[in-house]
Amino acid sequence: MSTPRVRIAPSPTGNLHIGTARTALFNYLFAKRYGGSFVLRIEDTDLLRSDRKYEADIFEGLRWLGILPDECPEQGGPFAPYRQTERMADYVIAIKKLLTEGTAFYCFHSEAELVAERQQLMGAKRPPIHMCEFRALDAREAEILTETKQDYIIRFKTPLGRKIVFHDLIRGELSFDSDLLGDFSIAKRIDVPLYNFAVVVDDYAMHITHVIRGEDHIPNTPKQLLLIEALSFVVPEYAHLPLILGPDRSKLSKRHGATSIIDYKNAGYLPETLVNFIALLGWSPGDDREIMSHRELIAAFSFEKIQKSGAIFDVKKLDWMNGEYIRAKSVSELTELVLPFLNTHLGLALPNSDFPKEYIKRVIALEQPRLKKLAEIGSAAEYFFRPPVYEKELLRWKMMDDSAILTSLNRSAEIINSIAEPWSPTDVERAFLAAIGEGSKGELLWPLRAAMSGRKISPGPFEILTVLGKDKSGCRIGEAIKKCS
RNA sequence: GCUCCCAUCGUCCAGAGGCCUAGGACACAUGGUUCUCAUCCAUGAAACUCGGGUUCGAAUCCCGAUGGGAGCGCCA
Repeated sequence: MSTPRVRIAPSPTGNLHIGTARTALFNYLFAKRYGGSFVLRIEDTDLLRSDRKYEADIFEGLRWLGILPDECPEQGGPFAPYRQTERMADYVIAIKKLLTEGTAFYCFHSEAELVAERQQLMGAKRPPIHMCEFRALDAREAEILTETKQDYIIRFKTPLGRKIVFHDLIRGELSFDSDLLGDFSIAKRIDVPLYNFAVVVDDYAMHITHVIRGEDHIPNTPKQLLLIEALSFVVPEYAHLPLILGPDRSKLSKRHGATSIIDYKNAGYLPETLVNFIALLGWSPGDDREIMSHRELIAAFSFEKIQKSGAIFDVKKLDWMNGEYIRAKSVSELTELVLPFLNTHLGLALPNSDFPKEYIKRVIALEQPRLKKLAEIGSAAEYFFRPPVYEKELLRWKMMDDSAILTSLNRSAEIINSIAEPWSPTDVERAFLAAIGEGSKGELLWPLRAAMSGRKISPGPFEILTVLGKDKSGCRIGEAIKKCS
């Protein structure tokens, strides 16, 4: 195979959401697998809705995921420009060619007429397509009419009785009847191209070899094939990916999480998680591997392994996988990643003189096996940075009465005082275990841990004690004793 | 309504005619470790949509039904 050139062509009318990100990833994996080029092209001919802020979001999302394009508006490339609005000359040439060759024509029906026609056809159980009588109009006459009538559009003169067949890399042979396509629109004006026409021109101009896109584009393909033929362009290979579905099995929409990829970043997901998880949505390496690096994904990628049916985005599994990636990080790495979230939650600028980097790292090491999302660190670790606030009842283990709790806490205070500094977790554990002997661990340990953390759920008391140190631990026991007295 | 696509545990995937008593992962349940939780370990429950063919043999091939999805713009 010659080196492939693939592209994603999002319109900057919305954020980079999961669906687009998955399409981008598969294009990226395929390009990297065969040493090809991954192009980002911006489809911004819809001037009213396109917005540069969305273009920036798309680019930022790709950067964060680590699947940056080789060619794009930001970086340029050998087939610039990469924005449709900057390629107008090409469209004009192509439209003029179709018009003079008689494969395109001017249509003077009003929008209202078209709507009425569609309704009537559907009512009559006929396919709702527009077979336009203006297709027969003499080209010169039509040209003159455009000067007087403002309301016109340029359509493709769809050939009748044609069977359009193409091979899809994922689905095999797909076939369509040209009679069911209608005379579809290709431009509003000679210099205002519409989607199906513009992509064909763009893909040819950029030497795109493989069009890898969502399954929702299958019905567009026969139209594009007809245009490619009329313009004598080269036909690319096609691969239509299954859709990513929401929990209700419908196409992922704003309603269920078609939110920006950046939202996942803000929620504390790791980019490795997203890439790995999205890759496994509709694809597998063919064996039981699940946790896979960028490199492994690239090496294992192939179209034959892509599923044909849609896949539901399961957040529970995403959370599990994120936990796996979090646990695989070194404590230093994780600390850097988690620091912004911690600071946002606490309103502090850590590390500082009270809480140096070393202290924070010890906290993170304790929380690491418990974290599913980085953003959880704030509430999970708050008690390491300020005294906990809790109800007295939290100190009660099973059926202990107040005096028993008091005895237990005083006992802990004594033990804490008796341990020589500097503390190590094993020293602390040994001291407590020796003191407990054959007695109940819970009676001593539960009130202790509650006093330290102020939480029902937390890491073990010995670890917390060691991180907090003798002074802070002593203070917290003192506070707990006050509550019970 | 018309066209097209799809169909294995609740979810994501494995399965390319005999290796299937259908495998893995998430989630779920139970047990072990444990003061609590998480991690970790073990165990369990859980699926080939249905009906016809083809074949000695079908989850796998063919046809049909059913179900789900997508598209049908002067959006992309």
